[in-house]
Amino acid sequence: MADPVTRFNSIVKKLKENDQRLTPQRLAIVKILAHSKGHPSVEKIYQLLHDDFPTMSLATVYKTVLLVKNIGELLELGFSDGSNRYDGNKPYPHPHVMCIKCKNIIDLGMTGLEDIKEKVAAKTGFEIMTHRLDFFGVCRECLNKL
Amino acid sequence: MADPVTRFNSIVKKLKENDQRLTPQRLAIVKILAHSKGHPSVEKIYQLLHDDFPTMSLATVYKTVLLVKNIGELLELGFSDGSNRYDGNKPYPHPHVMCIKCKNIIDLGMTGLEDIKEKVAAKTGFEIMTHRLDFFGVCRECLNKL
DNA sequence: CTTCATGCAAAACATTTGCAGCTGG
DNA sequence: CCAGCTGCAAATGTTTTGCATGAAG
Repeated sequence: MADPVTRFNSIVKKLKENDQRLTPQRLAIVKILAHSKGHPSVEKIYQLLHDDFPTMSLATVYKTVLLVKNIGELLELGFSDGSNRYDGNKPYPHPHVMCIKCKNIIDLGMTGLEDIKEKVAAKTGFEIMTHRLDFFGVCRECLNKL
Repeated sequence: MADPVTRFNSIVKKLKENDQRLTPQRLAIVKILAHSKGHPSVEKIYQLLHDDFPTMSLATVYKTVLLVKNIGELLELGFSDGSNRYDGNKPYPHPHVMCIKCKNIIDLGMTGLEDIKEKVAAKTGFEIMTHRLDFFGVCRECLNKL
């Protein structure tokens, strides 16, 4: 896991470079994205900030998340049920494992997919831009609760 | 690619075993799912059937797709933009390549992920149920149009 | 015949948009 | 200051649900 403080600074820097305003709301959202503990959803970010920003709207979270995604500092993980989860700590493609019970998502330290990417490109004629590898199962904690 | 006729028969058989009625609408939807050319969306299936079933509703397609998914004969592919695409031809996890321009999805003949699954389970303590591997890029046809 | 599927419309849900007022730089 | 962000509410797009009618078995 990258250092959340370093990641926070990187994202803030990128926002400045793109002439974006650093509002308290944005900084608070970026702080959560930089950490991305458990890979939060928009709703989760909204809940986490509700104490500090009681009047903040969901729309602001949506807009900020979209902004950070568009400057390339946020990885979006969409799932079949329509839910989206975010990773601003490691905003590049990397494998994940999701618990289908508690919905927690953890990173996997794995490499080797870059090689496969070349093979896929050669085989299909595609120009490959990005990829996604996820595993789904039940985590140890949830297994113990059964 | 599995033979669409064989797949159609397999899905129909499974529906019978689950005491589901074989209505003309269901059979027509299952026929498309069994082929899954380009990995259709619900909307696409609806459009394809509109000539033969002018009064069929989207709700029926949604319900049938859910039904076939729940009996384990359909692979659902959800994406970050909220769209869902389906594969009833090979209803088990397998890698895909999607063109981000024309949205076409093709299968990749690739194995070896089962081994990785074991490693992930050992490393994380998860009981892994399923997985997903997708590549995103631009296909040869769309590259030529640029 | 009886039960369940269909098709319509309404509801539910997540996300986006429009805009008046506020605020960061 | 004032461009552009916020927060509210309304709009949007997709998927689900309720229910009367109709068809499968």
